[in-house]
Amino acid sequence: MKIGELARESGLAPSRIRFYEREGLIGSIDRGLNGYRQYSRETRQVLEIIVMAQQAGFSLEEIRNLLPPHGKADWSKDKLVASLKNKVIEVAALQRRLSETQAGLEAVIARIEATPPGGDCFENAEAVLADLRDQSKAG
Amino acid sequence: MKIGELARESGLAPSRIRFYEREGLIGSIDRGLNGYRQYSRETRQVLEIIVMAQQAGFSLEEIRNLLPPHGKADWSKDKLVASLKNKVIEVAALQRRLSETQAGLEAVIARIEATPPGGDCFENAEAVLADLRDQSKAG
DNA sequence: CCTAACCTTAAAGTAAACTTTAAGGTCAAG
DNA sequence: CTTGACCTTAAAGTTTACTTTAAGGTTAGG
Repeated sequence: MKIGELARESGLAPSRIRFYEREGLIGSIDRGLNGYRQYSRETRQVLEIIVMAQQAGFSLEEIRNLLPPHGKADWSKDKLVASLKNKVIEVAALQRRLSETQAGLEAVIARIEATPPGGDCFENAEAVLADLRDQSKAG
Repeated sequence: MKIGELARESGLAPSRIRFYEREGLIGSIDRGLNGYRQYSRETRQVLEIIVMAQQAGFSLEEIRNLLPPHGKADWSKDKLVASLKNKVIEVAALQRRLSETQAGLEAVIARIEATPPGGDCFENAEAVLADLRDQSKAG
């Protein structure tokens, strides 16, 4: 499989695949007599894992450390799982913060909708937000 | 509150806060007679939302479009509530995105942990990735 | 008054992750 | 045997998201 075909199948530009090779994310693979890269099916899966990891917030450097040493079938399973679990913990922490933000916003909306007309609603909102911040520190 | 204090409280560098102002993510705020920026408590909230959204994978451009228009002078109560409600919707979008990320990560972890020591990691990875692709298309 | 720690600006620099360009070699079809 | 779609490389360019630098003004403490 030449680079163009791999590019079409994976949805990545050939330049990007060559870039990943230069960066050591995928190994330097076999070349034909003409010097063309010849890819195996495995490479496509590696590319998909790279993209997935990127979408999960991993940098290329992190991904490089997480992928198996090139040519070896044995992938450091423990290392990979540990990294992924770490990421899950980070994402969960983010989720909690977002839930707090959302609860806060909904409380603010309720308070503002309950205020009588005529007041300075912006200062009101500021005060409500300040209260919420203090509350969340206390809670 | 001067920029240094806001920087310490938010954990962002002053240069980064000025950068966000230049980029229109936070409004140009009041200045003292000396020309120093004077921030209100609300700005810190906005900065936290920016950072959270970034961590969820939004670009600054996307974040700029999801934040309410700044310039508090013409914020009526209705507009304020509408903005806040809009923000709740966007936070929910962040939540969904995080949930997808987390589900993806957990699926991958489960699959990897279920692989027998000598098994072919790539065949398993392919199935997991196929599942994830279908999920993201459906979602 | 002096010093250090703030603040201001515009402009230049940086790092990550690619893409584009330039200059060329290879290959299948007509 | 030429045309066009591939492939190769090195190097330069791009975008995003900042930080650093340069050159200066302000403010609090000894």
